Amino acid sequence: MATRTRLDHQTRQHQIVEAARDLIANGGVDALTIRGIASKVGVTEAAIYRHVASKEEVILLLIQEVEESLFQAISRATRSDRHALERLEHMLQLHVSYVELRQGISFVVIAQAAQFEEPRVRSAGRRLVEKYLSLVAEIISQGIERDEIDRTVAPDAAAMIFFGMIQSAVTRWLFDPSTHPLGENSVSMWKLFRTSLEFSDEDADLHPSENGRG
Amino acid sequence: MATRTRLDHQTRQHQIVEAARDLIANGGVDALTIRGIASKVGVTEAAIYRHVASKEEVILLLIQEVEESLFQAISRATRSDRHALERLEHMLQLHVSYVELRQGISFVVIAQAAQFEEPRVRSAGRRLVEKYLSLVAEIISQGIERDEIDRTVAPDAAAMIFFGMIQSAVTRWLFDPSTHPLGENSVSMWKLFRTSLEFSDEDADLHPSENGRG
DNA sequence: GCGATGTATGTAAACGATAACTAACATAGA
DNA sequence: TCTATGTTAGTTATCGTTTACATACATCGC
Repeated sequence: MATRTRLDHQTRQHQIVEAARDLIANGGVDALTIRGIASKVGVTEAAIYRHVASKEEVILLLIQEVEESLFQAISRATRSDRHALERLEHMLQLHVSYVELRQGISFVVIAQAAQFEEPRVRSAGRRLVEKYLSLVAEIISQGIERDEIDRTVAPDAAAMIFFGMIQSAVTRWLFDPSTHPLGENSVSMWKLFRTSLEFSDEDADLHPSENGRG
Repeated sequence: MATRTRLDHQTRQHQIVEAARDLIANGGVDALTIRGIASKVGVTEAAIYRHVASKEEVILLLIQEVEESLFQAISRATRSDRHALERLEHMLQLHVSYVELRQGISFVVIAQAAQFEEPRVRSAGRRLVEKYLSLVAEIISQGIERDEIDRTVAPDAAAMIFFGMIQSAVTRWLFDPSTHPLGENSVSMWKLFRTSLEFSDEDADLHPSENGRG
């Protein structure tokens, strides 16, 4: 192979995970095979096992990669100091862009893991979902403290609805991306959902300075 | 085999579909095999093919069975003549009970189908999801006509959020049924979501007889 | 500078398990 | 006798994984 420079373990492993992502995105979980990975990376199957212990490890690495890149993608929204509702809206938009960019693997992987037999994969998936829900719930709690969100809102329930909006948008989008654009659907859902987070007018006297913060 | 009375085609086919449902519920989609079905039904694999052309047909029959039983289960809520919000609440509750009774297969099957390669399975899944969304959107539209739901609500977006609430509740419940009971989570989400469907007080003068119907 | 050596990385070729499915044949009941 | 329904025993394909062997490269004693 001529003058190929040596690749270190980590680089190869990264290629493997990326190939795994590609396979799932194009053919579903069934398409994730060691053979397929080897073919995409350009080596034999046995070579894959030099960098990865088993197929299970590939899946675990993939979930980890999804977790890191997803939270990286939405971090711009979460660490902002703006109004809680703006943060959520921005987060939703970034999340949706991420899913589009990554061809839907973000939650597809997780949904599959939910009913996977291997306990490690299962708990990795659960951890990711719980971490995501906690992040959303935390933003909502902060919004309540700052009088930006109605204090009768239950943060956990709101976080689950937020999560569900993404799930339903992605589900439909996976069936037919052209007729169910992720962006449009998520925007219209958000427009509706945010009304349940905003103050209702009955409470108007309880938070006279809603827009007078900062 | 002694004095077993003859079973007709349809009965055997029904047993096969039921076995398929059982297998998926207990071990995920990977656990759905002809061998497994044969073992559960109590015949050899070859016998299965007397009643079913292929594994694909089993999946199609299963989706059809899910569709029929699900809509049957929620029909009590949909055909009622009560307030739209009550119908939706009842529907959510019936749907959740159905999922619990059937061990989560209702939407798991569909989510998997979303990324399945076989086009027939795929479109069967899509049809089911679209039918469900239409039903919810229709209830909401009727609610708007009857001045039971705020007329600024977009029925399609609301239906998708409704669908998403179930998806997120089921996802979490599949990970850990004991810590994330379907019923409680769906109730708290509904309590929040319904506030976005109800009239906000700014519109109070536009619908003076909200509770004076019938 | 140079050869020996060890380690990282690759290959070819298989292994055993399991999958969907089929062909040839048996039998019971209308 | 015909048809529906079953069985036994395969076929073919693919899976994850392993074994035995090859080779490039960095390092180290000299």
